[in-house]
Amino acid sequence: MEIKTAVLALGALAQETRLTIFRLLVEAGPEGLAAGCIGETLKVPGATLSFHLKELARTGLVSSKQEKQFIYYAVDFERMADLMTYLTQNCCQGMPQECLTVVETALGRCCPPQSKSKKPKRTRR
Amino acid sequence: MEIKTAVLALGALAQETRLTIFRLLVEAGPEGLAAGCIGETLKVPGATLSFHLKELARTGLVSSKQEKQFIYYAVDFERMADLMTYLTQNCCQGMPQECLTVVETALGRCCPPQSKSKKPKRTRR
DNA sequence: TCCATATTTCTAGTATCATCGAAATAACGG
DNA sequence: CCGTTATTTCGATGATACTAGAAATATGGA
Repeated sequence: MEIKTAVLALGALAQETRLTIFRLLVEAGPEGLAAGCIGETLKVPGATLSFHLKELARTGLVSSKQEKQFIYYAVDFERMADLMTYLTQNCCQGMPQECLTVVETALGRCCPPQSKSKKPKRTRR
Repeated sequence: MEIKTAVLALGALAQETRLTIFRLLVEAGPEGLAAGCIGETLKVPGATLSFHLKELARTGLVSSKQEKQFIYYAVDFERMADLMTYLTQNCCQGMPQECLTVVETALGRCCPPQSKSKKPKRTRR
């Protein structure tokens, strides 16, 4: 990943409204959410929402897909992983023991402990 | 982690010079680097460097410690893990299978494959 | 004490960003 | 085709951020 790409992506997240949108989309998963749904949930005026969605999409961190009259926005989890990788790359001279093994720590907290059911039911879309 | 904290941290990283500094510090590990050393490596004017270091430190993502006439800056890896956690929390309705298990992906790429030597030698400080 | 070195604060010019009302565009259902 | 709903673009305003020279401060060594 190039540094300009990373800066762009981080900049997209470095804003309260956008970060809120992003987290909502992270929760929503690969299916994403329609713009209107996001605006309704977060109570953000249309124009403002559109501005931020465009900003998120511009970075590639979030993708958009038209479906009927709605536009669904979803996190691009692959890009997200790229970004995380970029941030931790070569940490501590390549010796995880040196740092707190940042990623491992985050991994342990990624998803709350749960009985792993194999095929979850969908709720949306 | 509170959203304001995350926005602050992400904002600190969302700038080319600062991100470069940050990555340098990530590589350097918990020992960190002296301000002057960073400036020399990156060829950033003192005033500019100071501005950005202060910005990084303000977020808590980077800590500073005076040692003799030098000031050492180092990544706070715990805070960094907190940030990563915040970004991935509750991904895909808590079912990692749904997304690409972002963090796991990143983990696989964190440090390059290597023969794990137990006690690496230090070079700096 | 005094100089050299490390780092920060001051300052000011320029650039970029966030917000949101109003108007424009697009796509559906009838 | 027309009204409705979803979403975007335009435009203006206020706020915040980046840069770097010059001056100030702090620390250590002679």
